[in-house]
Amino acid sequence: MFMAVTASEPERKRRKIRPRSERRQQLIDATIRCIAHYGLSSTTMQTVTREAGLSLGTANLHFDSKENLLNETLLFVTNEYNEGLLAIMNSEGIASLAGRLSLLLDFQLGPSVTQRHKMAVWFAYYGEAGARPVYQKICSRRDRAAAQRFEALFDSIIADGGYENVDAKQLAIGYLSLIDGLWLALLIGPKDLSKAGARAVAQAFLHQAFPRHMA
Amino acid sequence: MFMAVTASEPERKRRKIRPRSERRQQLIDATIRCIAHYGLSSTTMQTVTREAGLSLGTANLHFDSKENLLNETLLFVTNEYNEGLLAIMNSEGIASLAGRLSLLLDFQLGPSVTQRHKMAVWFAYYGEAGARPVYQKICSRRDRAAAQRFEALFDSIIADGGYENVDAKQLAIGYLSLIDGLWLALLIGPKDLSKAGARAVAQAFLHQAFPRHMA
Amino acid sequence: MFMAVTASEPERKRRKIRPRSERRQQLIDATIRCIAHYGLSSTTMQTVTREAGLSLGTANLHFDSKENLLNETLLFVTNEYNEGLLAIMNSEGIASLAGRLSLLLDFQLGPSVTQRHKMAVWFAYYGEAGARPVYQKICSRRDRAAAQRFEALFDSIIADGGYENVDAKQLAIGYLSLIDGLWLALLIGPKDLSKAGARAVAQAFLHQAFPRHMA
Amino acid sequence: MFMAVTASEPERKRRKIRPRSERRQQLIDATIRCIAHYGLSSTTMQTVTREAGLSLGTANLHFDSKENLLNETLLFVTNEYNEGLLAIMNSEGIASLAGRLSLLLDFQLGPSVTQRHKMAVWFAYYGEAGARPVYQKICSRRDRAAAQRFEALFDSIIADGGYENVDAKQLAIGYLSLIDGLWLALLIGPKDLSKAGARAVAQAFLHQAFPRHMA
DNA sequence: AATGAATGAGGGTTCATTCAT
DNA sequence: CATGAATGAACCCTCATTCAT
Repeated sequence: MFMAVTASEPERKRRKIRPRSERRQQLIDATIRCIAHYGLSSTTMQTVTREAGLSLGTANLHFDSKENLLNETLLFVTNEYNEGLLAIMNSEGIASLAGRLSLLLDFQLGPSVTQRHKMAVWFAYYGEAGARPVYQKICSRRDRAAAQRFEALFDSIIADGGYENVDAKQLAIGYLSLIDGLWLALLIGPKDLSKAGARAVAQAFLHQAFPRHMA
Repeated sequence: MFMAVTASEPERKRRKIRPRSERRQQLIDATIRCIAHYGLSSTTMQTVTREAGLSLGTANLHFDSKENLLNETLLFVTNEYNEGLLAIMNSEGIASLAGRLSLLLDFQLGPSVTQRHKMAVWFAYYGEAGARPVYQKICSRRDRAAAQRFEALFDSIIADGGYENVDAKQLAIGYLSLIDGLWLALLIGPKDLSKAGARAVAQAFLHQAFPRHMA
Repeated sequence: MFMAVTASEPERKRRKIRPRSERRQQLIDATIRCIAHYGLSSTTMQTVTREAGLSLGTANLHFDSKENLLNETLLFVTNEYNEGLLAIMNSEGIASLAGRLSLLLDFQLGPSVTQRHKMAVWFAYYGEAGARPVYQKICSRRDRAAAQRFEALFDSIIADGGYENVDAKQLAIGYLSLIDGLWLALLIGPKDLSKAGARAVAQAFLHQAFPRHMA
Repeated sequence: MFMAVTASEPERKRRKIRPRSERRQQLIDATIRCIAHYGLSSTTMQTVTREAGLSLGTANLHFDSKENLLNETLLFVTNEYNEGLLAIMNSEGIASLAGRLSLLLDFQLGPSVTQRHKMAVWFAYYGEAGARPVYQKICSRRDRAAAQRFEALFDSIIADGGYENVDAKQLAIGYLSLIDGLWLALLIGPKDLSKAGARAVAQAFLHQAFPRHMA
């Protein structure tokens, strides 16, 4: 006779069969934690699968190779970030231009994005990007997308605020670079810069550019 | 025309003996090139020594371990950068405040520092810094030193220019983060940002802060 | 007559999966053969795994390190010997005191224990024991255990035979040292001493001490 | 002007030139200390030459290879022991048979021979002898020589004392094996057996055989 | 679908030996 | 004679991958 229950079992080390997408996410999450904890170079299939509570073979079953798993992990992190940005960018009906600017800053330097976890993963991939075209492509695509969106937003703000002598494109590059640099500062020297401090710096940057849209 | 024959000898591996410091530098240089080319995780003792034109054992003879070689390489790059900054910072007798500000920007975004080589190495180590305390310590020490020097310089400029409502410390953090972010942009998306473009962004940042000291 | 052809297949490395304990024993046995054949210092993981018909990684999979494999091998040999002694010591119901004495001698200088194999392993570890505390500890523990057991046995024999002026402890040390020395002689100069000769020497020693219990 | 003094110089790291034989002995002594301290398998040319206070190349200059150095070291230790035995054996004019017997025992279990140093070296070589014919040959030659001398001595004692039913050859083998075993006990389990205890055991052995020649 | 024992290429490191100095 | 920097084969070990279960 078979049992119906699954969870309350006395932990019988049984081979649970779960949908493909769930397993994939489970492994990607574990990969992120491993990269943050051990670094990219010390993240092994062993480490990842143990962290995920799965067996070694399962990772290869779902991702074919370590390379693929790492690529997918980067893509996931990238998409998550992009979608976060996009959601705010597209909230025209809900928030004003100034409101959206503020929300974006809150998002980019907020608790979710600035978890050590997340930032560590970014820079782990950046560090290898110089040598791995795949990473470079994914990262630069993300950067370009963000730059274009911010440029468009800044254009709207410039038009809205009647700012003069402001180059939206240059500003977008500057702002996004600043954000990257602040992430790095938060990651490398957390004692020298608080999250609030980082936020203040970015806010000051935007205030300089758009005094009537950013406090 | 053919050469004299001595060279066509059976190519017998000449064993040159060179001073310790020279060999060390040779290996550090090779390490930098390898990290830039293959990435930190694919930089092996094999790769490095071949790049340096030396044998495998030689690297361990002079650095004892790969770990040590990598640490020393990071230290070298760090020191080189710091000394470059310091040289300009200390040129009070030669250059005005505005002149020094300009020189620093030229240095930080100039051809020497922004070689792909160099930037790739920075970010390679940053990427592993989250997992390796040694890297983190070296990097954060460098960052802190730079921040303090810039803060002091900005203080002088503020006093000199009578700027008001400017926080030198915050500005230093912002400026250095911006530089880091621009390096990253140059490294990851070189097609989206020229060196001149990066320079313009940083210049605009400083101009906003100190209009009378930066064009 | 030729065989059926299945065997002449392109010899594709079959990967058999066996229980952990079996693999461990397989590797320990191979280690013993290697030490006997090549010496401890020339026994490499390569050698051992090839001898065992396994791949290199397998040894580390089951023993983590060479050091551990060597320790476990010593422990195995030690335990095997101890258990052999103990089995005879504890056969009170079956054999008389004199009978047990004889059986012990037969065991210690019998064909199983005096295989070149086994003796070579003993002395290989003894040779390194001076420099490796782990070996020394295991060996001295075994020696002490044996000495205590023999002392107790000799006490019984002394009581049984009414022997006077005999120090059981001293005799135990002497007897066991003699056995060690005979093993060494068998190992180093097998041409100068036959197994029967060694047996005669030990028998003479016991006869001197306990004439009424040993022929 | 050259100086005449050599020793009182301020340690000027100079290349002292010494006679060949002296250098050889210096290296052999260092080898013995290293084997005793680090074990045979961890004794490297590096270790030995540093211990000897010489440079790496010098060892190869005088011994051509490590193998040769080790062989010569074994030969030296062997000869030293043999000469010690021989000196006593040949002292017929000076000491009586009983006296010589006592002197031999004193020598074999005396402070010089039973230095941990010395014993460790013996067993280090014994341990590898099973796999290295050269060691085996040297060791077994020494053993055979000792056995023959003791047999001859015992013959004289038997004749002198009128002992009956004593097999000189068997006794020699037994005695020498006992000595080997006692060395091993002293080396491996020094806490379980004092030098005095070992001496007592050997003395008891000889007393049993030759009561009128050994107390 | 899931497991993990088994594999072996490739990593870092050691060390006997060579040879320019 | 003497030195020690340089070499590279061979060591131990890790780890992505495979595949019998």
